Amino acid sequence: MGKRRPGAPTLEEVAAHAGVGRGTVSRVVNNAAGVKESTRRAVQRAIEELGYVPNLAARSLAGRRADAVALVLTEPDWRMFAEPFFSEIVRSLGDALADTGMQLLLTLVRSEDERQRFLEYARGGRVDGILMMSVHAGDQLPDMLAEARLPTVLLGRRSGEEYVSYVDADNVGGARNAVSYLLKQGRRTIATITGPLDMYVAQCRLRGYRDALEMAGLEGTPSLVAEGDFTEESGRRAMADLIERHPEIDGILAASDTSAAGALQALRAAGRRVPEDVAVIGFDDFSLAQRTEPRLTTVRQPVEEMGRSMIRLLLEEMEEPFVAWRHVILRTELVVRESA
Amino acid sequence: MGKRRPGAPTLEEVAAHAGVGRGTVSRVVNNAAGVKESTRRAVQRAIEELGYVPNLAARSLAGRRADAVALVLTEPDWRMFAEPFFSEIVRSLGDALADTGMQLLLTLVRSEDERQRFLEYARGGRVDGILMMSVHAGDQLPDMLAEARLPTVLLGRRSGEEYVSYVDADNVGGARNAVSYLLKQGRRTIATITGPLDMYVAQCRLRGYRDALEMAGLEGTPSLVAEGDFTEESGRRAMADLIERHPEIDGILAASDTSAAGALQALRAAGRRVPEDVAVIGFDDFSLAQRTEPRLTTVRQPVEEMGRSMIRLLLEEMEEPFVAWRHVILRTELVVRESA
DNA sequence: CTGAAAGCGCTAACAA
DNA sequence: TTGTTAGCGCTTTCAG
Repeated sequence: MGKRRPGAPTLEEVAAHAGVGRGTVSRVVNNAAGVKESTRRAVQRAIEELGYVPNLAARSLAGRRADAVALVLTEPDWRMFAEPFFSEIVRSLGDALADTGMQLLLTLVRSEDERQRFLEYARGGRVDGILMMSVHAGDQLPDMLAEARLPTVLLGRRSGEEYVSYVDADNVGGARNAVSYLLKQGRRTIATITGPLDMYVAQCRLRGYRDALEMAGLEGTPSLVAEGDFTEESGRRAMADLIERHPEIDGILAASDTSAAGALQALRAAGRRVPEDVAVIGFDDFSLAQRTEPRLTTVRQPVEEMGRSMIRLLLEEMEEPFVAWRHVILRTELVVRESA
Repeated sequence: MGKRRPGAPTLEEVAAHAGVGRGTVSRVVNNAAGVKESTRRAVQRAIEELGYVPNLAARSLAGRRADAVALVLTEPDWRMFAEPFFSEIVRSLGDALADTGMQLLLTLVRSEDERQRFLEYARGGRVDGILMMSVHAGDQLPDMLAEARLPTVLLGRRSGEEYVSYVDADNVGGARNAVSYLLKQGRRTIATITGPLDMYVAQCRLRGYRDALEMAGLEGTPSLVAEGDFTEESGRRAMADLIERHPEIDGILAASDTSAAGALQALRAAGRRVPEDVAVIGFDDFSLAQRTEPRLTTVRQPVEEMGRSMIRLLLEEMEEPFVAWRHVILRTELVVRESA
C-alpha cells in the first residue's frame, strides 16, 4: 500500500515557515479567536505557499470529531433508491448539514458482511453520527448502534415502541385526513394500496385509512386492501387486482405517489375516468409533480423539515450524548390538486 | 462537541489484560502472521472481554490507508440518481470492493462549497481513492484530484483526450452496431435521441449513429437528431418532436433505456406500431427489463465488468501511485429482444 | 497573544 | 515468537 501523499507539509513545517509556534498555526487553521491579525495573515501566507492541508486522521485522533455523518441505506432501501422521496430526503439532509461543515457519507449495507464492516467503521470513530431512513421493523442495526453509544437518528420508526431517536411524519393522521376527504366527496367504496407491511410507516397509513372509515361508521373490507411496496409497478398490479375484485371502487388511497401513479395507469387501462369515476390520493408528491400526474391530490410530507429535524436531533445527541432519546413527529398536509 | 465513546478500551489496555505486549495485540487484530496460536487466542479473549474496537483515526495516522474509497456524485449526476444504470453500477462497485475490506462512501457534491469540502476530506486522507461516474465535460474535479495526487478513476471520460484513469464502454461502436442493425432490417429513416451533449458519452453515441449512416452511404439529417438527457420524460418529448418533423421515421436509437421507454410511449400515443412501423433500440437495459418494455432491443454495457475494472484500476494506482494513467474500454453487446 | 509540551491510539521497526 | 519504542500530525492545556 503506497504511503499517502508522502511529502505533504505538516503543521510543524508551516509553523517553521511562518516563524511561529505550532499552536498558533492550529488556531489559525481552526479559525479560533485570539490571534493577532498580522500573525494570522503571516500564517495564512505560509499555508498558501506550502499548500498545507490538515491531516484529518491526526485531527480526529487528537480528540475531536470526525466531521462526518453517515446515512445508512440497508438492503430494503435499495429499491427505494430510485424513488423521488429518497433523493429529496438526501438533498434536504445535505442542505441541513451544509452549515455544520460535516461531510454526508452515504453507505450501502446490503449483506451481513457489509453491516459488520460499517459497524466497525462507525465504532472506529470515522463518523460522528448515523442517520437511517426507511427502517424495516426487524432491523437490528439501530440497536447495535445504540449499544455502541453512537448518536443515531432514524427517519421513521420500526414500531410504535421505537426508542432510538427518530423523526417521523404523522402518517396515521395524514391517511385519515385523506380518506375523510374522499368520504366527504361522496365516495363510498374506498380501497387502499399499502406499502410493504413490514414497515411501520405502511402500517400507520393503513391504520389511518381504517380509522377514517370507522369514524364514518363504515365497515372495513379486507379485500379493499392491497399490499404494494411503494413502487409504480406494485401500484399497477394492486390496482388491477382491486378493480377485478371490486368494480364498484370509487376511491383510492395509495401509500406513495409512485404507486398512485401506477394505480392511475391501471385505472385508465381499465377504462375508468379519473377522478370522475375514481378518485386517487397518494402519499408524497415528488415524482408526480415532475412527471405525468401533476394534478394528483397528495398527502405531503414536509421533506425539508424532516431533513432539518434529523440533523438537529443528531447534533443534540452529539452535544449531550446518552441522556435521552428524542422524537419528532411532523404534520402532513393534504394538497388538493384536482382540476375543476 | 462531546468526546467520542469516552471509556473505549485501547490496544494498550487489551495488551495489559491479556498479559502481552502492545505489538502482539496489534498483530492479532490485523491478522498478521507470526503469533503463537495460544497467544492469539488469549488476546482474542481479552478483546472480547473488553469489547475492544480499533480506533480508525489512530490506525490511519500511524501511516496506513484509510480503508475507504469515495464515489463522488456531482450535481449533474443527481437526476441520474433515479436511473437504474446508476444503482446497478453502485451495486457492482460494492461487490467488487467487498473483498478488499474497504468502505464505499457515496458523497454528493452539488455546490462549489461542497466540492471544496469534499476536496479537503479527500486530501485530508479520509479516503484512499476516488471514483467518479458520468463526468461532465467541463468538470474540473478530476484535475484537482489528480493534482492532489489522489488515486482517481472515472467511469466515462470528459473528452477524447482524457488523461485521468478511466473505464468506459465502446459507445461509438455500440451505437454504430445498433444503427447498422436497424439498416439491415430495412429501416431507412433513422432518428436518434441523444443524451446531454455536454457529456462525452452522449457525443460518442451520436457519433456512432452518424458513422453507421455514413458507412451505409446515407446522409445524416440534422433534424433527425433530438437532444435528450437520458430520462424518460426527455425521451417522450424528443420523440414527439421527431414524429412531428419526420412522420416517416421508422427507426430510433435512444441514448438510454429510460429515454427509449419514453420514446415508445410517445410513439404509441401517436398511433405508431412498435416495432412494425418503428423500431427502437436503447442503450443499457435495466429499467426496461424490469418494467414495461421487456422486449426492447438494447445495447448492453457490461456493468459488472465496469465496476470490477474501476476497482482494479484504483487498486493499481494505490499500489504504485503516479506512474501512469490507466484506461479500459469495454465492449458493448447488442441484445436483440424483439418478439417474432 | 503566543510557544512549548503532553498526549490522542496505533503501526512498524528493532531488539531480545 | 514477542516486548519495546519511536513516531504519525494534530489539538489543547499551561505557562509565559
